[in-house]
Formats: sequence, structure tokens, C-alpha cells
Amino acid sequence: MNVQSSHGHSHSKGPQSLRLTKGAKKVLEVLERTDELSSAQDIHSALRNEEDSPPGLTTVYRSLESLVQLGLVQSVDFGDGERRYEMVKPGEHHHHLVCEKCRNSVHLDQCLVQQLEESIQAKYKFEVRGHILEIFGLCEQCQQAMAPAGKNQ
Amino acid sequence: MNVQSSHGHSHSKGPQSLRLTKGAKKVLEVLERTDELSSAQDIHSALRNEEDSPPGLTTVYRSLESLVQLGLVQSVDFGDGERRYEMVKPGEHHHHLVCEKCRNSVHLDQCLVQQLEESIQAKYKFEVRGHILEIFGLCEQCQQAMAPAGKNQ
DNA sequence: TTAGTACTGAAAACGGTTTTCATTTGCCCG
DNA sequence: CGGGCAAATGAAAACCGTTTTCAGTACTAA
Repeated sequence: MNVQSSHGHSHSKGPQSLRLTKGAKKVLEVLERTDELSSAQDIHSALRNEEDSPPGLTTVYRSLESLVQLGLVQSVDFGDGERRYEMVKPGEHHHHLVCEKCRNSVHLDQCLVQQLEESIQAKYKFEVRGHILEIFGLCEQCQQAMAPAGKNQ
Repeated sequence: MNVQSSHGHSHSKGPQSLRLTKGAKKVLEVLERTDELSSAQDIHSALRNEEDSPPGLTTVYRSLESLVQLGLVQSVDFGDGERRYEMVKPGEHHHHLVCEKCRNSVHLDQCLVQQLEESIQAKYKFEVRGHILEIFGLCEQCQQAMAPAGKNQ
């Protein structure tokens, strides 16, 4: 994976080249210091609060697209119509346990699907290239908080 | 799970009650005879081609919501911004292998996550209540079709 | 400096989904 | 046999995250 700085010449015709533009660097900085998953809007607001001339929403989206393609960021879809993003080690990815009450999430330390690829390949003759896996439920604290009276959520 | 016919009196305040309305029955009929996953639009067009006074798109969406809540239908999100639906045995669910080229999909015959719930519970003290899992790649035919020259898609 | 290309931002377009609201439907009950 | 009501319905508008358009800017190479 060859990450260069912006403005070299490339002949790719995509929306933008796969280089770290100024905007993309700022976006990456935000993600670097965030543990939780961030939406494009989250990132945009974060930048608005700290930059004198923050990148616009459009640039944030475009930067995220590049960063995802570079393998520095993964996008996560919880099926709620809003994509979230987070940093990953280049080329890696992981999944989450997402608490339905407090909305916090923890990374799973291993990819459960990867282990299954071989058997899926064998059984279905299907070449696995990607997957979505997110798990929802209640984290420890929220379980306790709900235990006394079965209300809320 | 108590599925009744429409127009009984209920005191739920949701968008609509959890009964099989006329529209919902038509929607269910479409899903009943479809193997592939269908979007709301798919279902709507299917009905337009065969009903004299087909339910509108709005009703299709509302029906799907009820059917999902009744456990008769599951909604599937591939992260491409369009939800698909399919019939399931009440209370059950399953996942798919989706071919990225021909877009066909096959059901997995068992839920891979269910088997993991116990260990997730033990390791993370997390109470699993739901999950998203979809696997993308190439089906057998499309692998072969792409083998000769590595073009396409 | 100049030319060329990538980057950027504002606004508009997009597309699936949801909401609004006025109308219709069908059951209950007198 | 209606009248009354709550639920269901449809058309149109609103929503909302995301993408596209397009004109202006910034950077790099030469």
C-alpha cells in the first residue's frame, strides 16, 4: 500500500486520486483521536469546532472515500441509514458489539467471518470477498441498569 | 405470536397495528412466491402488474413494517442504501451469500452468529439481541466466467 | 510565470424512506 | 339499518444522508 502526499500526478479518473489531500489529512486526524465510530457529519462538526477554515461536508465525504480505498479507514453500516467510519490498521477490519441502549460499541478482537471463509468456500463454492457483520444488544452496564424494573428502550 | 385479521380494535399507537391488513396480505403474497430478496419498489411494481387496484408505495412500506414486526418477514440491509425483504419462518432469520457480479444470493442454512452468542456473552458480558451478517463475493458460475480474462466488475 | 490538473465548496440533485393529511373502509353498537 | 370511529390508504410533500455539478482555487511541474 503506497500512500503518498497530495498533488502528484496520477491518471486515475475516479472522483479523486488516492492520495492524502489536505482535507483527508484533517479527517484522518479526527478519526485518529476518536475511539467511537464517527459519521461524516460528526467529523464535519468536529472540524468546524477547531479549524479556522474547515473542509466542507462534500470534502469530508470525498476524503472518507479515499481513506477507505487506501485501507486506512473502514466504513461501517449498522443498517440505520447512516454510515460510520473509524481508523483501522491498513488492510484490516473488525466488527463491533453495539449497545442498543447507550450506543457505545466495542471492537471484536478477531474477525469471525474470516475463520468461516474456508468452509463456506468448500461447501458453497463461493469466493468470499467481503462481508458485513455487526452485533447488537446490551452492554454490561446497560443490562444492570435495566435489571431492576424492565422498562426503558 | 398472534396474527389476526385486520380491523379488530386495538389500542396500539404505532404507525399501524400488528394485524394483517389487506395491503399486507398482498405484499406477503408477492414475497411468498419470490425466492430472491425484494425491495419495496420491487414489490410495488410486482403488484402493479397484477392487481387492478394495487396498494401504493406507502402502503407497501407500512405493510413491510408490520410483517417484519410480526416475524413473518425479515429485512436485509446490504449497505447499498436499499433494504430488501424476504419471508422467513416466524421468528427465524438467516443470512446470505450475495454474488457481487450476478447479484444472486443463496441462504445460509444456519445462523453463524447464534453459535457465537454464548462465547460473546461470556467474554464480553454482552447480551446479544440482534445482528447483521451478509457475505459478498462471487458465486461458482461467476468465478468461472471471470477466470479466462480477469476483466469485468 | 504559466499551464495544467487536482482539490474544494456551495448548491442542487438524488433516491429510498417517512410523514402528513385528507379520504375511504369496514367493524361495532345502538 | 345506519351512525360513529378507529384503522387503513394514497398522493404529495418532507426528510436526510449522500452524490453530483460546476465554477473557482491551489498546487506542482516545467
